[in-house]
Amino acid sequence: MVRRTKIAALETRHCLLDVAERIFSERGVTRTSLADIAKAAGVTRGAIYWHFTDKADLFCSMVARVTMPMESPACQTDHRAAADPLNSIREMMVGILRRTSEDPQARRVFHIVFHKCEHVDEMKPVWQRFNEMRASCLSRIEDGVRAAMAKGQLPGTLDARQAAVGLRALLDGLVSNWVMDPDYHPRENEAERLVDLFLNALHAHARPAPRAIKRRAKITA
Amino acid sequence: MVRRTKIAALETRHCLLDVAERIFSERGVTRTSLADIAKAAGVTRGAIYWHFTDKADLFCSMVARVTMPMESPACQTDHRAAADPLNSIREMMVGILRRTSEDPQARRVFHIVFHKCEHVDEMKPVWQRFNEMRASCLSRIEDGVRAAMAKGQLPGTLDARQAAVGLRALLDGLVSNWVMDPDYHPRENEAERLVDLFLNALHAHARPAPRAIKRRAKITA
DNA sequence: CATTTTACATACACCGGTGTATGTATGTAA
DNA sequence: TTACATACATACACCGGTGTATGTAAAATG
Repeated sequence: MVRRTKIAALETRHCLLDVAERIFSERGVTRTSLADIAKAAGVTRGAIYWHFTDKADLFCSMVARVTMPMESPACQTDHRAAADPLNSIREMMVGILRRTSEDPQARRVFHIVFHKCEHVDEMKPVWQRFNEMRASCLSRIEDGVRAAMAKGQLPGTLDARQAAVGLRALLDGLVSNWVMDPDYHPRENEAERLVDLFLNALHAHARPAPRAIKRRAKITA
Repeated sequence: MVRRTKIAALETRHCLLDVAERIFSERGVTRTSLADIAKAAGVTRGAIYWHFTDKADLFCSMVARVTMPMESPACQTDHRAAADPLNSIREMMVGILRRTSEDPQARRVFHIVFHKCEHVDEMKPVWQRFNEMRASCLSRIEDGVRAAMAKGQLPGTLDARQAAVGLRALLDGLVSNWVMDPDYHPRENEAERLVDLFLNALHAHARPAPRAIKRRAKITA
């Protein structure tokens, strides 16, 4: 019963992380105790405290197993170096969304990070990493947009920063929405179609609207 | 010291909600005890339990004070009835974003809802309301897009549902990002410019990309 | 003015969860 | 084979937080 070899110990560790992933996504992080996780994993809290210093460490380790949405290799590419910067951005965005819809483990962890935990200091390493990756992703998109403008793929009148902020917000929103319901799955090629829809939109920037649109009307905020 | 008239009691109640709003947004919901709130409000836990049944009730009451992003009157308008459906959508989106950037209380509560609490069953009334309002907002946008297509404001080849999903995700993402840092404030007219940027984008839908874009290239997900 | 009710304060009992200390059987190296 | 380290299980003490019961002075009511 208590014969644990090194590989068996690693198995236990992975099992604990798997179980934590499941229960965290179901009941939320703070509402699940270490006893819950241990019980579901078929061990005692002693095992958890052997592999992890505390609950926060367990949580961070669990998140560390998966690459975050904007952390994938596709996001690390420098769009400026690409022959087709616009398509480079497109593939990055589509890659993020496809993984968000297809990788079950990623879906669970994203679901936890977005909707089942609080962004508090205790898990600072996670949020720090999270924000750094989002910041770098933003600047990469901005660089890509600028490069696309330089190559004539996008109109020169575009505000690159503005466009990048919008595109990243679109990504954030879609990922957040798609992992809101664990059973939701986007339709075939929905990622591609959505990205194309809004990337094309940038082409029309500064183009006069087809019909007169009254700007600055009263806004009932 | 213990002379409380009816209006004074209401004051206490509001004060408790104000204090909860502040501390929740700073330390997160689960990490703040009712004792913390009572102490900061200059009362004891007894006062809290007089005005609210428990912590969940306090939380829900706090959220109930503010109208959520997609719950504002501007979001309740039927874009189909508008003479200019596209502009109607625009004003709705701009209204949401402007409030998100200008109303401090809304910013605090949105910050809590998005980043400082867990979407667990205990606060079900909040999330139910949250989801219903997001669903109705989505369908209203979709109706508006369809009406704009019918009036020739948008190309008839557009997938209205798809566009609505994207626009709502854009809103979700922007609101989430803007309330992430309590001290962040968007630039002047950033809301209008962002909305226009992506609403114009829809005009370009189905327009061929200016340069050949290789579709379906390998995606490093 | 007497009585009841309000709007809290105070006090208490309880418990879930945590952290740690200790026990122990097995693996592992010499 | 011994001896130590590993990988847990067990046991315990502690405490923060909660819920409730009770006290109480002022306010409201008639």
